[in-house]
Amino acid sequence: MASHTVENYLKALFALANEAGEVGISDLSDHLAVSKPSVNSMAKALQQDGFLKYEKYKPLKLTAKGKKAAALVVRKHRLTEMFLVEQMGFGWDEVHDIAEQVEHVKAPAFFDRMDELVGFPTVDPHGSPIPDAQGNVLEIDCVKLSECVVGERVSLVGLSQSSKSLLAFLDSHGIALGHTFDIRSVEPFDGSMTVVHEGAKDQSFSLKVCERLLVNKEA
Amino acid sequence: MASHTVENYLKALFALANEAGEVGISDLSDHLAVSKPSVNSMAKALQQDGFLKYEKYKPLKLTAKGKKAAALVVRKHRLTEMFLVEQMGFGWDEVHDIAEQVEHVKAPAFFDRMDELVGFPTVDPHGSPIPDAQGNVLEIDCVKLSECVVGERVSLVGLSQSSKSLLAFLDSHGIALGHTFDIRSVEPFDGSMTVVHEGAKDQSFSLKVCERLLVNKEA
DNA sequence: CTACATTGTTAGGGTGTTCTAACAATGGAG
DNA sequence: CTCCATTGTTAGAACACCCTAACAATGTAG
Repeated sequence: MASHTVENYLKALFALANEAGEVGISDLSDHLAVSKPSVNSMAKALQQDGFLKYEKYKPLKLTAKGKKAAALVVRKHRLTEMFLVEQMGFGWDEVHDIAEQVEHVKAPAFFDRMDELVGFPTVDPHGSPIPDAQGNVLEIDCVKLSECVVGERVSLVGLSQSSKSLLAFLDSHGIALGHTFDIRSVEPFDGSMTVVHEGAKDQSFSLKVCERLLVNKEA
Repeated sequence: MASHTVENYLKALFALANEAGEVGISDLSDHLAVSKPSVNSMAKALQQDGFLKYEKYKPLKLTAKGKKAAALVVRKHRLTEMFLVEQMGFGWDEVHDIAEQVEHVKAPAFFDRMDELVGFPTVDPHGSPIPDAQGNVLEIDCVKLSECVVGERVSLVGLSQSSKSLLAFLDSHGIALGHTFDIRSVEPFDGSMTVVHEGAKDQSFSLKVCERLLVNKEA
């Protein structure tokens, strides 16, 4: 079994991978708050264990084995978040830090039981997909709110890079997953948007917010 | 916060402490499956951090700080066991290994919520007391079944050194915490006992079993 | 194409935790 | 009191993970 540290590297690799599945040493260094030489030597170790492909001066690329291992860590994280919200009554803004710890528990039965108790969910409390037990990740069909145009009606299906402060912002505005928005206007100057939230109140969001909201265009 | 490893040393120290609160290096070495030199150097480190008192060739002794830290780890372990049984439907024979992992999670809110959800229990699923949030441990008033005599009626309140095989034995004989036993006879040759279980069926237990069952004499 | 900023690598070292081999102290049996 | 088994200690090394300082490669702007 992979160590706590290795699991964190895999998770970061998974999160940072672009379409090509490539990640730079510096990206990992920033994301994990670890020096570049540390990442460099860990990269060699991970390659040794078959988790990734590494060539000098080339970006890192997870192997199939690495992708699966990473997805399974993400699975543990997201199942935990779901369990914390659904069974333990935590708020969606409280669960990330706890799950960050719990995800390293080595006890498959523990996570299997969570999965069962929350009804085999496919997404976590922030709308991110939960990889299945084989490490397959379901693609979610969505776009950023910032890419939508006036007149469209969309529903919130997820968040990109959800942070505590983003979640607090959404909470304070009464926004939750599944809510609908009618796009009323887009400000050309700063990209901010005015929308009708749940067919009721008007709200205005900055571009920064709109870039973090993942939505589904309604038929 | 103490590392995973340090928490395990503290827990072992706590479990092995006799009335005098003293533990030998070899005891720890056996209990943790770690070499004596390793224990020796860890002992120095733990003393450095104020968790215990250590003098060359003398037994180890937890300080007040050490006792409290140890009790809080035990608290996390036993709360977890309780939660696993009460809220997640695990059997009392399955929870130890999982709790062994979960106890190292650094997230006070997680354990506080468990505590709440299982109704602030004072003992775990095996009858062992759960230290409170300040690290105080409630003494449980009980004796070994092996120390009881013919004619007494006792009820099972806990186990000493519960192991998977002991729990399996108890399960297979339909025995659970709270059950009553009337002591019918004690075999002088091997110390085995014949009892009436729950006022119904006769059962015979070896001395080894009787030494592991902690009971309360009924009025 | 050169110059520079960015990115990546090497070398060397530190901490935490573990080990084995060898040796020293302790305490109980005769 | 001596001997021996047990128990504890020292020395020396390993592994995983982290760091800083210094240097090398890369790729982009001019």
